[in-house]
Amino acid sequence: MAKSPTTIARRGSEALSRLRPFGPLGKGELTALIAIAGPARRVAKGGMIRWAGHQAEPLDLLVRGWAVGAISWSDGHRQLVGINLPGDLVGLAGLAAQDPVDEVVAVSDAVVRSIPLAGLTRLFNDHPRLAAMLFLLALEERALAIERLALMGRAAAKSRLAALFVRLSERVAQLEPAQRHRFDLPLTQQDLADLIGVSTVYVNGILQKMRAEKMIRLTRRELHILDYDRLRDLAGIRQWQQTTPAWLPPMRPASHP
Amino acid sequence: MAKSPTTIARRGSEALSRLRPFGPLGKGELTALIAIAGPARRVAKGGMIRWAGHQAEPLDLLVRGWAVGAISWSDGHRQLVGINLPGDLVGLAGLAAQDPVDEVVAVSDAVVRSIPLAGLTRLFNDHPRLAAMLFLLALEERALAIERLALMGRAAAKSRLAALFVRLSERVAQLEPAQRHRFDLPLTQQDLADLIGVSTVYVNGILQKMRAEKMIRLTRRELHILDYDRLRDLAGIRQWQQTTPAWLPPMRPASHP
DNA sequence: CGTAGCTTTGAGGCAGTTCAAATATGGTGG
DNA sequence: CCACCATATTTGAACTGCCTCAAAGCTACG
Repeated sequence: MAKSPTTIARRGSEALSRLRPFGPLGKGELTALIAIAGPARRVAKGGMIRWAGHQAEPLDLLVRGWAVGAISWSDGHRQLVGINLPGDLVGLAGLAAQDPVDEVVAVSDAVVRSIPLAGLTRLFNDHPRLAAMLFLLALEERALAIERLALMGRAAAKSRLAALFVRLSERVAQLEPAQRHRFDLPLTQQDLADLIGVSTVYVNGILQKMRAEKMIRLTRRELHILDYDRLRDLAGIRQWQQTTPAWLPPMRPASHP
Repeated sequence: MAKSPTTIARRGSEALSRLRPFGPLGKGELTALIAIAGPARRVAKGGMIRWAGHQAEPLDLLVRGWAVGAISWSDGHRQLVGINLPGDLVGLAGLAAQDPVDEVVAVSDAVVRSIPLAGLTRLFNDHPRLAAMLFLLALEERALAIERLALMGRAAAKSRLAALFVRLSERVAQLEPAQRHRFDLPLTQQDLADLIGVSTVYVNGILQKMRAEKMIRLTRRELHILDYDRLRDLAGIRQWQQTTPAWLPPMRPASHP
């Protein structure tokens, strides 16, 4: 399968899906971003992208496929702490803490490109605007984690599942606006259960009810959101509003060849 | 009460308690950090530092006192999503998302200094090393939130409370190493309950058991950790290992007067 | 020294669990 | 294209951690 030019262009845009919403990127910045990432690496479905103890490469950019961040418990349980789609940086936790808190597993066939730390140094030195965007990205991830935390503590399992679907739908729409209400969901009920912190058996019951209430349709790994507003009300969350901050440093002309 | 020179020096160091562990700060950087913060503002115990909708000043540095980040539910419940001690930046969530996810309430008399956004722009432009440290700070907060999330989903309430005490103890030790196992805890049982996502009644029961098992002593807002190792085992977490990353940009000489 | 906010205790109830087993589904080799 | 196997989904039933409601001691502060 030869890659058409449009495919390549789209794939490039996928890799920037998390940064772009914060503001436009200059030509020098785009060049710098492309230069920073290492060669592509394939990871098969079910394969590990990052281990809990070991860290081969310090940071990875997910280029294609879906992955989940997991924290494994000693009693065999695990909690999934996040879902990664193309454009997400994987392994961020390892930058700030000695042993990375979570491991990352591909839930579909995936492609990642590693990002060497020297690249980060250069980026902070030469591209303050990109640096600020990375900072914002980290803050956004923190805010999303905090939202999940609050849901976990205070909301019923059904609401948590609804919130998961809503946020996922928004994230998918960043990549493919047309797929806002209908998209492939490469997650098993076990995965969903581990994401919202309940048992598989219980998740199944919730899904049955949601189907019976005509909120969603979920068959063969395809999620169809039938009543988006009702789902969001059930979740008790608002649309995620990303800012385009006014304080970002201005673009710089390309400094290094 | 006149402030002695040592008091002032110590207070300055408190304000940097979150940044310093990532690496040494140059003179120019210290100057820039001091210059960036606005005048001090007092907030009485119980007072709001940040509101959920409204945002007077975009960012605050907590200089003295404790605060908690809260997400209020429509049914009157609330989930506390974090504890802030001197040196913490308050209102980070508002930078990345339109309406800040959480509100922040002082749980003791507190002092904050606001940080104007223009200061952030200058910081990212002129001090890449500080910028990288801010990025790391955001990542560390994200990792801690993720850890709480995992505990919330998979650990029993007793473990969650133990984990809370352990992480608090580590944070307090950053400010006052001597107080690692014994410190003032200006939180009510209601606060503790909202932090770990259970009812007040249940938290009370857990505390009773912990006292009976001689793990802790908690009277009149003073926490005394009697058996640190057992508490950490119960929590099922390891000591928090902060990195001193190798990739930080080098210090720069002071650029602006 | 009164009063508002905290802490403690008891009893009944429900959301979500575990265990177990039947039924789909999808991928693989022949 | 089919048979087979592993993996995912679905269903039932007994059990428990944590909740709500309610009321009685505390503590601190004006």
